[in-house]
Amino acid sequence: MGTTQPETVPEPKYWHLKTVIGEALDSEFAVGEILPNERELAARFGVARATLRQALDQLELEGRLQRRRGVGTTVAPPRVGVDVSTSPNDWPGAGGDAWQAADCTLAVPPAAVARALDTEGDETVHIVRRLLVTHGRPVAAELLYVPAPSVPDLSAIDAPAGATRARAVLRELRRLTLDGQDRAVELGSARADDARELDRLPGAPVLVVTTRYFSGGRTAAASVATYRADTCRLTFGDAGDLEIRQPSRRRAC
Amino acid sequence: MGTTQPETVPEPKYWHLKTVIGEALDSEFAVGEILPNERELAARFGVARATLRQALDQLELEGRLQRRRGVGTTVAPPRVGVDVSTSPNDWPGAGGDAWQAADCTLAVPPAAVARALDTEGDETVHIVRRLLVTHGRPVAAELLYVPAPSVPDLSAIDAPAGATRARAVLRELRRLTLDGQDRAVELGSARADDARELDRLPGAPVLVVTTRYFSGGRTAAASVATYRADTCRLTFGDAGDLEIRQPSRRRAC
DNA sequence: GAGTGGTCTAGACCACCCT
DNA sequence: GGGTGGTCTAGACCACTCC
Repeated sequence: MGTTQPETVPEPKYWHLKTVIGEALDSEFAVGEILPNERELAARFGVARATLRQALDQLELEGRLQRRRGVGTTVAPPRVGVDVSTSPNDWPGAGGDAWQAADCTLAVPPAAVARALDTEGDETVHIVRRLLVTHGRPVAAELLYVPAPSVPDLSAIDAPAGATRARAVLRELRRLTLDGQDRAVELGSARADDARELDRLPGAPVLVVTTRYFSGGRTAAASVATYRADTCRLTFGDAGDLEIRQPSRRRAC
Repeated sequence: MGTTQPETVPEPKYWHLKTVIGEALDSEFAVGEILPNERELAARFGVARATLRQALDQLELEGRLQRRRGVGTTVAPPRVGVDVSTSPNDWPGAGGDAWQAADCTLAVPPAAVARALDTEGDETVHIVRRLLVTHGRPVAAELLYVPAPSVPDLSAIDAPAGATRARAVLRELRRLTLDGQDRAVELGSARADDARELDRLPGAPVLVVTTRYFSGGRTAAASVATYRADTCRLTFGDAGDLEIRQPSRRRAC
């Protein structure tokens, strides 16, 4: 007798599981609904818990699940679009951006940042920490590196550190004319401090957006912003409603 | 006696391992160099192979390692910058873009794409498949969806399918005036077909760039491009040399 | 055939959240 | 205290590459 499937390469179990569960999410679950726990799901599908977790890991990476230790696994809402397109002549903190300045310190930046800033390796810069919160959830943490020469009149300013000083640095920065900017997006994993602020575990996947700000032929500032890759989608130019994903799902009740 | 560390939360082993190996990569290995195999590394660090793999998984996610089944684990070169910033009035395939048109079919698009195109659910569209190769390596695969009304004069064209027809669709598309475009970037995992073209395993992390092209008040086309997240970095506006990463490493000999 | 990374198992213990 | 997800182990077998 002939074989119906000539040369089958067996599909990994976790991959098949991911497909099955993914389809179930679309048809049988509403956003926010809680799934059976991992031990039960594993038993139900007849696999080891580690294998089931491999499937859930993927679904979480795709932003379709949300897992919280001690609580459970829930169906994630669609990713929220975060507009990262700036008019090429906007400094950070200009106009109505939703970032919250959190802190400001003076320190030597990592070597890679120093290189981007064209500063010497041991030169201290202002480091402004900001947080982006939308819909009540933290979605991004940013470090903005500002060499002292970019904000020459800062010395007389009020606060020595903290949010007040952070806002002062941003305000001083806006006095420069911005000639242009540069941007790159890549995948990374959350460092411990970012993870804490983003309410995730260290190592969680993040989208890292690095930006250089040019003024007067120099790199006047640079920023490294880490966005939660599970819950958000970076949009450029008003693509906030763009949503290419699985079939539309039922809303939470 | 007092405890020197008041309330220590033990750092996971794999996290510590990742740090240790990451530092070793910077100081003791050159790009392209092959690491000891996983069983030996696990033994050397006194952990189970699964734990070691968790650390390597992270380093691979960050683009610092490259693993190939049957071959071994090598130190990855720095991510290659791929410029995805388009002049707002450029159609895909215009001017000197490096994409290779591979194929063209006529099919009903996924529901989410149909929604983005404002077409009815059962309407067939041209689907152009393209591949982006830089430095001899495939870095991205794209599906471009073009509703038939966007390329009205296509019917008389030569080839019924294949690369020739793909180029014909792109050529016809360029006859429209492009009013603007939209863009979003998010994290995804490679589908089986994309994975094959990108020389990765299914489920590998990818950066998904979705673009809508507007013309004459309509969405004239939409594309979904998947970029290898391990090997590339999306750049906007000439940030090709921007590289915020770990300390610079030695080059391959 | 030997060696590599990829998948899978069946357990164990831990950190965290809720009640 | 009971339940959840997160970490870890010590194995096993498989798919792939290269010699």
